[in-house]
This record gives sequence, C-alpha cells and structure tokens, in this order.
Amino acid sequence: MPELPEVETTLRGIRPHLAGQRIEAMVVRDPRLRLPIPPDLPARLAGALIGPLSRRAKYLLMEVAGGSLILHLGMSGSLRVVAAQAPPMKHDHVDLVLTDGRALRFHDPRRFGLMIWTPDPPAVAVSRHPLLCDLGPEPLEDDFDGDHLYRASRGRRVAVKSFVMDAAVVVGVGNIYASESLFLAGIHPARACHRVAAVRYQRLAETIRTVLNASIVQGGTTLRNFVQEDGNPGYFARSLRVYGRTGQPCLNCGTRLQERRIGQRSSFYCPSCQH
DNA sequence: AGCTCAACCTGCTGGC
DNA sequence: TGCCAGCAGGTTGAGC
Repeated sequence: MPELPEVETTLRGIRPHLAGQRIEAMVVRDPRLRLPIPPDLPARLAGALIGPLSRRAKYLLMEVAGGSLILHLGMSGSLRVVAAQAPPMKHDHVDLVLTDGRALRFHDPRRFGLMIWTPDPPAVAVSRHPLLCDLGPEPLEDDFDGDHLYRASRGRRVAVKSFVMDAAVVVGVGNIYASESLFLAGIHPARACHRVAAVRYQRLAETIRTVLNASIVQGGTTLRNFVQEDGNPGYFARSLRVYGRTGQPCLNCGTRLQERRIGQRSSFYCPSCQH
C-alpha cells in the first residue's frame, strides 16, 4: 500500500530486471482500474523494447513503444517480477510478459491503480500529461524547501496536514508520512497552514525529507525478496512514531497520543509536543 | 480560487 | 461462529 517510499522501492526493485528487455505480450485479465486499461494497449506494446524506468510523484513511467507507460499503484497495488508461467493469484490484473520467460505482474485488489500509455516519452509526459503536469516539486529534489512551503501556504487556510498532502504543493507525502513529519517538526496537524511561520516550514521540509529517506532505506531491506516468485512484497515494519499509536505514550514526553480526522483522513499527533 | 465531500473498490477488523 | 459497520497507505471531480 504505497506511499512514495514504496513506489521508489518498487522502482528500484523492478528496474534491473526490466533493463534491456523486450515485451513479448501484455496479458490483461481485468482492465477495470481507476482508468480502464485501453483495449489497444496490448497490441501497441507487443514486441516493444523496454526503455528507462523513472518515477514522478507516485507514478512510475516506463519509456516504451516511442511513448510512456504510466503506472500508479493506488491504495493497494504492487508490482512483482515473476516467472511468466506462474499461476496468477486473485487480483493479478495484468502481466507484461518478457521475452526472457518472466513477467512484470500487476496486483491490485482495490483497483485504484492505473496503467495507461501516452505517445510522449517520459521527459515530455511529465510536463504535458494531465495527470502529471500540475504536480508540485519532488520532496527529495533541490527545488523543495521550506521557502516553497511557506510561499505556497500564503492565502490558504486548510489544515497544514491537508496542505502538505496536496500533490500540487509537494508530491509523495501520504497520510502516514504527513503525520510523522508534522510530529517531528512539532507542528499541530490541524493548524491552519497560513499560520505556520517560515522557520517552522523550514523544519517541516527537513523532516519530510528525513522521514521519506529513512523509509526508502528500510524499503531497501525488502528488495532482496522482491522478485522471488514466492516472495511477498511484505510491507516492511516501520518505525512509526505517531501513526496508529493513539493512546500510547509520546516517545518525547510520554503524553498519550491523540487521533482525529482532518480532511477526512485519520491523523495522529502529540497534543503536548505539537502546536 | 479554495475548500469539503463523495466516489471509485475489496478486504480486514472489531463489536455485537 | 456469523454478520455488519466502519475503516484502510490515493486521487479526482462536483459543488459550494
């Protein structure tokens, strides 16, 4: 169930197995994803050479057939490299069968994921495709910092947690890492975003980077299991400080952690440490 | 323009 | 044990 670290982990896990490969066939068992898989996609991809893989926000981009395959894992999606003849499990909706006898297999119980093609190569698609062109900066790139958050928050009144989860502001900060980052920055998740000072946004930008990077490193520990045909992608145990810990003591001060809904999402925080 | 809410779908958990 | 309500890590689009 992917946030940015899981998508990055997925990218790193599948990339070496797809490099230089050719697609023998695309097998679609169920096209009903967030956007339907286009009926002509298998014909378009058959025989195509797989080019470079990249990531933009939580989207994976594969350069192929002169354009880009755009994938999203939604809430419950995962990708694995398996033996092509391995029997599909329930919710294994799509295989990209490779000429080396393996397959990139897309699994997504809730079908909030996405697999579409666009005629632009990835470098163009990121600035032109409707799903990608309005996205904010990558949190781990240089153009993301506290100044950016501060400026983007002026004139807005949403809760700061909703604000940092807005993909037009910064991408890749999902529900878990929003709570974790705000805790580390000492900012109350319900505070109106225009009432957070510049220096505190500086700190928040740092904690977002820290939390995401730490999680990517942890994700790396699951990589070695990633492609085993019987291996499960196993959501790695995370060292979460507040997420899901309602009623348990704050690791800083011992106060019981609280939970409330902000922007329809469960939010976790320490009422003493966060203001 | 900014914000809130509902919707997409399946599976799991907790309460009765 | 079974049933049912509620909730889940994302994102879009309608309506105010």
